[in-house]
Amino acid sequence: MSIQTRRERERAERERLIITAARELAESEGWEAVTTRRLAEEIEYSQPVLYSHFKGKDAIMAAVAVEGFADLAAELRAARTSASDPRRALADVGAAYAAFAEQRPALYDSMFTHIVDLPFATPEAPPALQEAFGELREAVRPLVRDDNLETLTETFWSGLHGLLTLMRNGRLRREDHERRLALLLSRFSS
Amino acid sequence: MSIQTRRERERAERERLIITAARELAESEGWEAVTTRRLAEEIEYSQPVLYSHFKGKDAIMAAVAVEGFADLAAELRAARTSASDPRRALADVGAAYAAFAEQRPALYDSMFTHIVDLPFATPEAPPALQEAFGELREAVRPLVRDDNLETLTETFWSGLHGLLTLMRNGRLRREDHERRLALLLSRFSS
DNA sequence: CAGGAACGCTAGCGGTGCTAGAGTGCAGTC
DNA sequence: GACTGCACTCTAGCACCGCTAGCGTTCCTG
Repeated sequence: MSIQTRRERERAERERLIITAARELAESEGWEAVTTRRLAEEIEYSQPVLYSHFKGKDAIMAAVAVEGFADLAAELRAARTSASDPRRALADVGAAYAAFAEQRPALYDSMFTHIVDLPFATPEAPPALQEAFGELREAVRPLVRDDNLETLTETFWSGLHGLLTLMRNGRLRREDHERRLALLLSRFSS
Repeated sequence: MSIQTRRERERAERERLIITAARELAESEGWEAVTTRRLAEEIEYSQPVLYSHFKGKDAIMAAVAVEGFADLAAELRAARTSASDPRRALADVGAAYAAFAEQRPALYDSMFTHIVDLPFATPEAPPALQEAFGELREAVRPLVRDDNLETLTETFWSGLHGLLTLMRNGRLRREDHERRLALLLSRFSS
């Protein structure tokens, strides 16, 4: 029994190792640098080992994305709860979201851009994911008397997402980012 | 002289053929199906021919994207100019933008998601691209007394872009699309 | 009609994600 | 304590990718 559990533990540790290596490699050199060969070398095992843990490269990316959601949720929560008033809270949450996307573009992509087979807008979505969206919702809630909080949050989130992805891919001038962000906030905190 | 021009004309035709084939293949089967081998087969030439016209696959995608901008500009213009009043015009333009993104997802991606080395938010941007953005701007113009039309248009555009990309990648429930779009419009036509 | 350049082809390079099957070492059994 | 069998990891290789060197043909030019 003890041997069995030790093996399972070691397996779990190696799985963490894979996810961490993939994440670090993606963040430092982009997802195009994360190849199965490179990843295998990084964890000091051969390629097929990856496939005993994950169905394929996409599944590894999905696992990294889930980690990302947990991080994002934590940062949004910190921003929201440390703000002095609700209006300020929404602004801070928006800024925190933007900072996350700017500082970890590869991680952000795995969460929101890449096609990854994770359940999203359903109850089966990973808890971390629901938590992150929940933080946005709670930041929006105090500022609207609208009865459709969910839709409003989704639309606000889309605005943030659009701003960041378009800017990062060179479609929007970087200099005006703050102005656009402020404008978005003003349109959603009435 | 005549032979020279005939050759140039034939070359130009073949270049159009490549772009068209790439576009059709992408729209019908997605960009991942557009490989240089497949594309070569489609145009009935060998692979290296592609490289005598374009620097690489990215350049072909960029050419397709430019075509897409022309199409989008035309559709936005039609929506804008046939509307009865400015408020309606913005709604129609938003709907036309959404329809474009929904019906030609691969084309849309080459224009707004893929990293493609085209100049965007500068005067050197391809005319079709500036025209498309211009249509958005003209739709927004009559509805705001704001002095910063450019920033406002960019932010509205980002909202649209965010809604569509998040929905298409499964991050937003499709059923609520109309409601989100209406909400976005209401927030930008005050 | 001969010479030469322009052009498109075949073949191949180094990479990708992924997998079959061989080989090794450890666990449990007598 | 030796043996057997299984779990596990590795090597090697598949089919594909974007891209290119260099050969062979074709067609224009003088």
